[in-house]
Amino acid sequence: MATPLKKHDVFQAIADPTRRQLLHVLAEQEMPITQISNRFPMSRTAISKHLRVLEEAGLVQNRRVGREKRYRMQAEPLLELKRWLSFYERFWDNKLVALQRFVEDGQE
Amino acid sequence: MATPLKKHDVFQAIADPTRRQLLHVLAEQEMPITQISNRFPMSRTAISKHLRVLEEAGLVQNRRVGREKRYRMQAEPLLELKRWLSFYERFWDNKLVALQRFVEDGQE
DNA sequence: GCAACATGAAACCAAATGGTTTCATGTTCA
DNA sequence: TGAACATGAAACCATTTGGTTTCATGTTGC
Repeated sequence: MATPLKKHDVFQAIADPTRRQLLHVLAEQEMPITQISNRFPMSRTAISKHLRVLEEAGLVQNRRVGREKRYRMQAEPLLELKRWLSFYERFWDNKLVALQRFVEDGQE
Repeated sequence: MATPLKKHDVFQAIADPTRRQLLHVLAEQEMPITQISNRFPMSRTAISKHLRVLEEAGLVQNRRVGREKRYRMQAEPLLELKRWLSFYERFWDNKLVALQRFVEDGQE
């Protein structure tokens, strides 16, 4: 059990604007897919595919309730994004970076 | 002057692992493309395309120095990501979310 | 001036992506 | 039981993506 080998990761999952909207909607409340797709200008099948991508990234879960399947957001995988971002925090609004560039620009 | 209509945004730009590596490399120091592509297992042309995507997203800048063009990271656009992420902070490690789910699960 | 170097641009390609439509399957409840 | 509903799966399609190779252009410095 070495590589996770998930087909889609968090970075890919949130790259698409429709999927970001989906995430936003499912953050507030769980919802069956038919109800979800009423809010989007595309077919239920298209939404279904987007949901699968989000699921593969761990950003969405579902549970069966009667004949419907309710989807909800799962926020934890976003922590990976947060961690990735934290590396770059020192690069914005940072005096050291300005200094570094000043030095580089003076090199020739 | 309505829509920015940039072909690539930050979310797309960081979706690709190669581009994330590029960003990481160019965060530490500026570098001409030939030197950059020596660090990657693909052609200089491929790197060139990735750099263009990063540039369109505003994540990379360049300046001419003699016959070479040195690339460097520009971190500011990542703030959009940070802002986007901040909306979801209340969803991880949050008692309220647990309560919400408890209520939902009890509904039938 | 010109060889060597650094880069850009174009044509091409396979695979992935984001949609569609159509059909199949399972569930509910009157 | 069977009609209506909720979903999933499959086939298909156009465009985008991520790579290649080949060729063109501009710059440097002996």
